[in-house]
Amino acid sequence: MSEDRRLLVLRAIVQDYVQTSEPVGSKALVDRHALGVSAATVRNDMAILEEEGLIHAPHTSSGRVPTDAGYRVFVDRLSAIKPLSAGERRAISQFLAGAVDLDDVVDRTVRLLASLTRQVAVVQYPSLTRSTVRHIELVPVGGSHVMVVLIVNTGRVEQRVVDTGRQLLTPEGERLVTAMRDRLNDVASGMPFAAAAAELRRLTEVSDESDRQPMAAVVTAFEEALVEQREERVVLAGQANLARAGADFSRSIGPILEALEEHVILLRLLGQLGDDPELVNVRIGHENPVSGLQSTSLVSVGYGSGGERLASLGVVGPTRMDYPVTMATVRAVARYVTQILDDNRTS
Amino acid sequence: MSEDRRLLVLRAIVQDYVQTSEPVGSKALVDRHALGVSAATVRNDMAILEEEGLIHAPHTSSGRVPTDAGYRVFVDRLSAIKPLSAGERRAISQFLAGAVDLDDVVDRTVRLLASLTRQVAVVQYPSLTRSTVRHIELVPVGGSHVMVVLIVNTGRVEQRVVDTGRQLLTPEGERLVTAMRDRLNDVASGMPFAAAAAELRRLTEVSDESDRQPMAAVVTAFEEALVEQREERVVLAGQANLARAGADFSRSIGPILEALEEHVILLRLLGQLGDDPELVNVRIGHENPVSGLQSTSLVSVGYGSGGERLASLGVVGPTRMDYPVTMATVRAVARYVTQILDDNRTS
DNA sequence: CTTGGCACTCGGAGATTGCGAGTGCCAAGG
DNA sequence: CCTTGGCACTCGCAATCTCCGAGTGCCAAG
Repeated sequence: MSEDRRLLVLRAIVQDYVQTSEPVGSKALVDRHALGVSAATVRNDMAILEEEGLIHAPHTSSGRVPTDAGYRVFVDRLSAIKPLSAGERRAISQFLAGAVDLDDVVDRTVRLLASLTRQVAVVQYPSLTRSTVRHIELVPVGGSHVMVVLIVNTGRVEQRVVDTGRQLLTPEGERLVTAMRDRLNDVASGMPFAAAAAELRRLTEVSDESDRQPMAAVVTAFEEALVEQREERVVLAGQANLARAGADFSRSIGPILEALEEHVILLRLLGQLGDDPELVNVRIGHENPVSGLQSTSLVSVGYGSGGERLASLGVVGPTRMDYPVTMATVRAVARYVTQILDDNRTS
Repeated sequence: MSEDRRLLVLRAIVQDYVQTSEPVGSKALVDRHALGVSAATVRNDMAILEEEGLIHAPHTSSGRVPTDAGYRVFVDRLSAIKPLSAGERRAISQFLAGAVDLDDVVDRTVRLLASLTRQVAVVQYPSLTRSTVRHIELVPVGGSHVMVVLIVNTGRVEQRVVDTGRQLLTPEGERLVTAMRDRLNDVASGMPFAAAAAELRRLTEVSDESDRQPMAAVVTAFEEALVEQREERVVLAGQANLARAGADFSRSIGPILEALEEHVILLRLLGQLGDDPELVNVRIGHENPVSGLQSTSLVSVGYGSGGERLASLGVVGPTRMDYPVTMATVRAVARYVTQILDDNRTS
């Protein structure tokens, strides 16, 4: 059946092009792959593939290169995620296991991902929205200010200084702080973050008249931490890999670096995931809404402690990338990170 | 006097080359600068400057380009740091004032520096070593583990989980935690970090037999935070600016990006400052020990709350940069950051 | 539908040329 | 002794040209 063979030809083209980074011609194809047909036949197939928009000839008389649509078909129908070797898995797990806290986990993850895939790695911090409150601490600083420290089940710590409008260095002030701390923790400990915020807000409204104002200030800080853009942070590594693969990018790498510095936009991209949290997401070339990244592909997947998807991680690389291997690596790293966060949660 | 004019010629060459990025010839020089002598005279001077190794002709018959040594003379003897306009100062101060916590201060600083100088900005986190302890908090998590949260006078917060080897969820355990917390804070609050570590270590040795082990675990965490490499963190921004100035780098920008990803090495560089904390440090081209950065210059300066130098910040750019403006910008940003940290300290 | 054959197309590498900015040197003038 | 105009010379660079061959599209035969 002709359709089947055409797809085999497409797969061969993708594989060869990924490996050699040069347009692949009919002759080279039949040499390197046992297709069982002649070069002329392959040429006919390639003509049809080109009509379908899956491949493209850079110049009138040169080999073919996959289009974004061609890669899409390859990823969806012509390849399987290639499992990692036991050694690779062990290396990942050991490297991540050495982390001392959340910052370190994220830092190690992004570096690991960059060096394994030789591409730009992107890791989003676990979101507060889906996390739960482990503990709230109040530390008086200066006369009437207090530092609110939020400790989250993922190991993340947020802090913020607020003015309570009350003198806190007196014995009475200390009692106030202690009372607030106890009340906050009684209410919020173990609660999902968003629910805790709502609950605490209600609490301020039924407070004694005297305590209402300091309490409201603290709760406001709490809410701010929830909505603030800093909540959504992203860390990159491996930008140097862009330079190594420089020839792959039509333009220079400048616009790509610029796009990667727009963390807000990156986060929006990472947030647009499919429904299945386990599924690896691939966005190829022009499928990408960000103009600077339309010569790149983004391979991403959600990760998160305890079955809930807290955030995403992935890599950005040339559309001409080894998708099966990259997808496998990204997925494996996400799984191990999830595992580490689970361990931390119970420790 | 001949020597004087030669230096004027050098200065003119540097200025023109920085502006046009093309080798500058004798004719162009006398046109653009009122040197009061003819092109031939300038040519004689240039020949001497070349003998002295301060300028260099890329090709037998082309204009001259400053060497690293030439830039060095320019920076040391031929230029003054150009003060920023009031508007620029106001912009810096307003942008930094919006920061909500230390992470945000650092993040804003590095982005600001990158966009002001259009170069790669580098900001080191304030070191723990020179900071003082504001508060130590212990939060029980899980059966026998406790999270040690260190709050530092710069606003920085470090956390770490340790196993106390004691069941803490009992009333007795809670008393133990409370007692330890009080004792830790009594001793360490307000102390410089290193001194506090030593003091606490001694404290564990005179503890009751029963409390010694949990206390030692906590103090160990404290000490670890002090020595750990994570203590020394550095944040970058503006890598895209490298691509914009791409033509300035002999090689591609790949090696530079790679060098910048070696945070440990960057930190060592930033650490090698002159004695005067107020002085802007410039390391030009090959003066730089890191091979990947020998086509760049590093302009750095220390910053720090309350007169003590806590850390450094700076920019990395092509040796062909506008030193007076860059130096002014780096210094101004460092001053405002210092100011912000001072404000935080007292708030 | 497949295959070998064949004329044709272009991109890219390499060689060639001409131009002009810029130099070094020299001899004359302050 | 320094400065200056003049002048021959040097190369890098860009533009032009040529040539080569991989690869194509199409056709007619199997």
